[in-house]
Amino acid sequence: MTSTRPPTPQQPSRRIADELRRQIESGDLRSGDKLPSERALAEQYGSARNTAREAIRLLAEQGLVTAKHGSGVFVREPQRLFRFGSDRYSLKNRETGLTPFRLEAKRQGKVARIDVPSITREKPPADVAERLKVSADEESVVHRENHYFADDEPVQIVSTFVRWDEAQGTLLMEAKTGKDGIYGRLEDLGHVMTRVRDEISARMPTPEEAAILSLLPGVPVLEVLHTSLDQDGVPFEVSRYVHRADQTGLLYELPVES
Amino acid sequence: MTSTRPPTPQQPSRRIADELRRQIESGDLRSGDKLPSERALAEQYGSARNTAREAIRLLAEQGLVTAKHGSGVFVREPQRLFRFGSDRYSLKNRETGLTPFRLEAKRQGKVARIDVPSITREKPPADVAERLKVSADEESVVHRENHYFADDEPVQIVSTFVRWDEAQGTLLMEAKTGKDGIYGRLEDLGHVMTRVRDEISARMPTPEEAAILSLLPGVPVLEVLHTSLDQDGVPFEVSRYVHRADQTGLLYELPVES
DNA sequence: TGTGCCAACTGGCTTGAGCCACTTACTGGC
DNA sequence: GCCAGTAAGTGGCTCAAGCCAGTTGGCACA
Repeated sequence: MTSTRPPTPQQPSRRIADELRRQIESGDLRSGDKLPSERALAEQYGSARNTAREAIRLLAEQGLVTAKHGSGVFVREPQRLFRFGSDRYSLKNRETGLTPFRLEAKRQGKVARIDVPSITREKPPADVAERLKVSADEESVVHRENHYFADDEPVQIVSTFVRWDEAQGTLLMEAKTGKDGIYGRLEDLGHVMTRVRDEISARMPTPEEAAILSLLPGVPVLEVLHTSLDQDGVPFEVSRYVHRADQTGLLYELPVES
Repeated sequence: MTSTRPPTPQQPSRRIADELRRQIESGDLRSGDKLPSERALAEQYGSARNTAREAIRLLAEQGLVTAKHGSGVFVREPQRLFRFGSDRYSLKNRETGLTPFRLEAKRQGKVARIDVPSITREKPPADVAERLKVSADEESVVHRENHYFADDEPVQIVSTFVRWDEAQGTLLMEAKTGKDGIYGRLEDLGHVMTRVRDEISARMPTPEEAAILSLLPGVPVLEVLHTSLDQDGVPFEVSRYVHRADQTGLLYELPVES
């Protein structure tokens, strides 16, 4: 069982990064501790400041440290995850009168805020059109954009799509959608959420997403493309969730189908 | 509705990156196309080679381009996702005699290979111990490490943990676990998989993971901490899946619980 | 016709220098 | 005692230059 363990990397930047990583993992450097300055590291390892800087970039990319301009580079606190359970779709949660996000926030003792930057009639993206079974060439959907905050920290961006022909003239076109949110209104239209399909992927954020979510460099996003199916198996709502991955996790608990 | 759109970034590296990104998104540069060389970009934009290089790094971090040493920088092909459905746990798949991974690979017309680098008795990590309800201070588990390949491309790393007191002396300690894999053997021990709990997160890979999965810079990993519960609600197996996010997605389809 | 070599090009990485913006702590004046 | 101003320290970013390593294609030679 020979494990591949390169003894000492030949590249100075890797060597510095590895040494710092070792100190972090061994506990010599603890969460919140300040690393030596770039200039100090460079001198200590006999290399240029740019090389020490590159080493820190490698660690930041890995999410181990975070730099604060003018102040220093610090070992990142392991983030507590804001967890979204599969039961967020559960009907019994309706009794609380809270939307899934507000419920989850309350569970974790945080204050939820939801911004609605835009509600517009649009041509749907191809993947949404396919799942909602509408035309991608017409303005066949209403796109509701939402930004979610917990304790004023941005947590997720959600784009919700419903059919224009159904949403037209209803509260689905308004920022305030009334009791039980959009799912309440969709139920009024005869769609009872019966099954859900969540397609999950991870990637690096676009610059826009990084800005909205205040993402530090090296933090990926979790993307969930969610489809709601009604009692007849008809898809009636598709949402794209973009979560910051350093603070968010997903939890799915489900029965094994025989 | 004033959208925050900085017209032209002040930093040269961002400016070059944004211009290239625009060309990629507009289709001027297509998948597989070669970008101008670092030296050419530098001259074209009147900046230093390092600055052009930084611009390319920004794009690579975002997963838009990939550099080939000695050859050039190319627009990355959008990867087709190797999708793992929640039905991978379904009992009916047993009839095929294939393990979930082999089944998924076959579905996508790929050849599956599974390496088993190690099977060892160990102290479990804290999160595994908590979910398997065993002591984290003793060598209470057997750790099976697996590397999965599809068409010889590394796809995922899996660490499976089962109780040592159950695995001792069984095929669970061997590379070849017999019919239906480890779930077959665990069923022999009286554990019928009845519910599963998948905890999903995303992060940047460790250097080891990047090496095993041949990950390009800027590609995150999807981590799934999976717990199998038997007919009595007893957790009998915990696995940590590490997927490369550029080629892997997860699919969960589930009924909404009333 | 083939083949092996080599030059030119590519990205990978480092150096050492400089300027800027932000943070912090100290210090002097009120 | 307070507060404004300042100097020193920090990371952010760029420049210009150089050497190395991998790739490619053409050219000379067999």
